Amino acid sequence: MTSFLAFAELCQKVEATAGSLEKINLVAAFLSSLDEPELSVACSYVMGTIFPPSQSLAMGVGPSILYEALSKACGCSTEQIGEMLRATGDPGLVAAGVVEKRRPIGFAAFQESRPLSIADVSERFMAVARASGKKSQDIKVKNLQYLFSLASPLEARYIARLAIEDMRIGIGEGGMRDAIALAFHEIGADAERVEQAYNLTNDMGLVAVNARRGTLAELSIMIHRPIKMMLAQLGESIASALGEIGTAAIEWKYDGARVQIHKDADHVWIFSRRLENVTASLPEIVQTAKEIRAQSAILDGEAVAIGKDGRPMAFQDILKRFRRKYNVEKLAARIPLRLFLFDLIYLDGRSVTDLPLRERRDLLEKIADPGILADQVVSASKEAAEEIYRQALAAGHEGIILKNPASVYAPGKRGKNWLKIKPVMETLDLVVIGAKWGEGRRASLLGSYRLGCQDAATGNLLDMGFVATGFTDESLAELTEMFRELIVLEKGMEVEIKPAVIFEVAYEEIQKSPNYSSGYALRFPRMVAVRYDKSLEEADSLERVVSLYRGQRGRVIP
DNA sequence: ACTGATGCGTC
DNA sequence: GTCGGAC
DNA sequence: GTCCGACGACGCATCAGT
Repeated sequence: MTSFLAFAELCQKVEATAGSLEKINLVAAFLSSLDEPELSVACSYVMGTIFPPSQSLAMGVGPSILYEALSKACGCSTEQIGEMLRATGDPGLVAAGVVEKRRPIGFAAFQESRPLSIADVSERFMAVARASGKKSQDIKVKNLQYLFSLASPLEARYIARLAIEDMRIGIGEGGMRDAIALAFHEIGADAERVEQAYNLTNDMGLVAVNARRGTLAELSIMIHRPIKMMLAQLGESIASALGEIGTAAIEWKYDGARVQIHKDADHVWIFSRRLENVTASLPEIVQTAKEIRAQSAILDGEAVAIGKDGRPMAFQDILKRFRRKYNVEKLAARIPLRLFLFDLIYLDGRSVTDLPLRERRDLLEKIADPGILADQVVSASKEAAEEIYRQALAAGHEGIILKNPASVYAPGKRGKNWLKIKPVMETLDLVVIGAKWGEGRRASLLGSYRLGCQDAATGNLLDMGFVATGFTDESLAELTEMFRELIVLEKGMEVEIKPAVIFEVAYEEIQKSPNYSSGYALRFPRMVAVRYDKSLEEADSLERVVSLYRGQRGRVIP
């Protein structure tokens, strides 16, 4: 029985260690000391996940419920917590600080009991996740409160971070893979095998237990158990991608949502990018999948909303379909999804991931009608690729993907066997009108900036969202100092800023927004330059935003 | 019965 | 999704 | 090249509060 304190001490050491190898050594040594149930839990926890996707459980705890639990456990106000958060930029340190000053209330009687074990914490988290229905938030809060009232400051630090599934100690899937391989290498585990097992199960705890038992090889592809999807890397240009791949399989990059379809006779399951079961939301895809001419199969593709005009609908419309539980058929009629299959993972009892793409494609074409296949052209010609690219964009999609026809299906891998090409979008010059204090690495820095455009009619600035990427650490520090002088108002973690500075912001697409006063927002905004040379009046106007919105992606909106 | 906040998934 | 930083 | 963290908009479900 391992104490939770031991786990917390490990996390502290790992967090304080800079080098990744050293981090992995620490984790590996810890894993070796655990019994089986603890091992399973600890592997997930170190990475900051509480439940593997297959369990279909979620904590349902975010900052709000966490801080409520902390304040109740320790008898401090939410204002105090807000102050600490602004100062530290770290929910974990807030929890530690609050617990340090804890006034024993409520569960004081438990103070006498034994120290928390990993299993204790895991049990409480289970209770938190299971709570649903009326008063469920109270139940979540009470369970967390119980943990905080028994925890030392160090334990509280990691209980808090775990509760919101955000560990930030520098170990992710890659680090844990290496740690498991190192811990159990004598039983035959190596990074390659561990990674493979993880990509097939998506459950690091399960992988670790099997690594220790020496049964990693038993974790294999099975119908009804989703596997990680192969991902595309961003290519520089069509020419460079062709230079990399040579003769490439060229496909449109659809603006939709990824789906992994499992079919077993008449049974169909559909899994999303994060391997959530989304079958119930996508009846027409289920229907389509039933027509696949195979006894059993796992297929990979994209679900795209196609409007009456044959053009893709806004991505926002696709979001209305995913995760929907009610009025599914009604929305399906209004926002019909089409399936474009581009890969085959499993066929009639056998994994085909080891076959080259061109053979998988051949098999796919045998079992699926052309109407549900993504078009594919195999070519080494730059002109041909450029033509397909133009067509994809003109059709309203994102760009193209160039794939190596000789490559295997590598679950979970983002590599140069699949290269995506997207256009460089235009930029907008927008006024910084607010900001938010950051967390973690961005603690005590302004880490996110609210942007506004000019409304020529009224002379007002209308906001259109935030930008938080494209900054170097250095530029962020400078900007924070500069904006500090311009702060007009502070409210929680948000700050209002006197309009004076212009950011040039790149984006993928302009979206209609129900959340911002301009009525528009940017998809994937990133800061590309601070335009010290521009004055407020030279910032872009709403009129320009609207006209860009109407003309984008070959779309003409009347 | 309705609204707003919150969490969590898609990109 | 994007991006920067560390290794 | 790879991994990790610090962040973006949006829409649905759920729950608390009215």
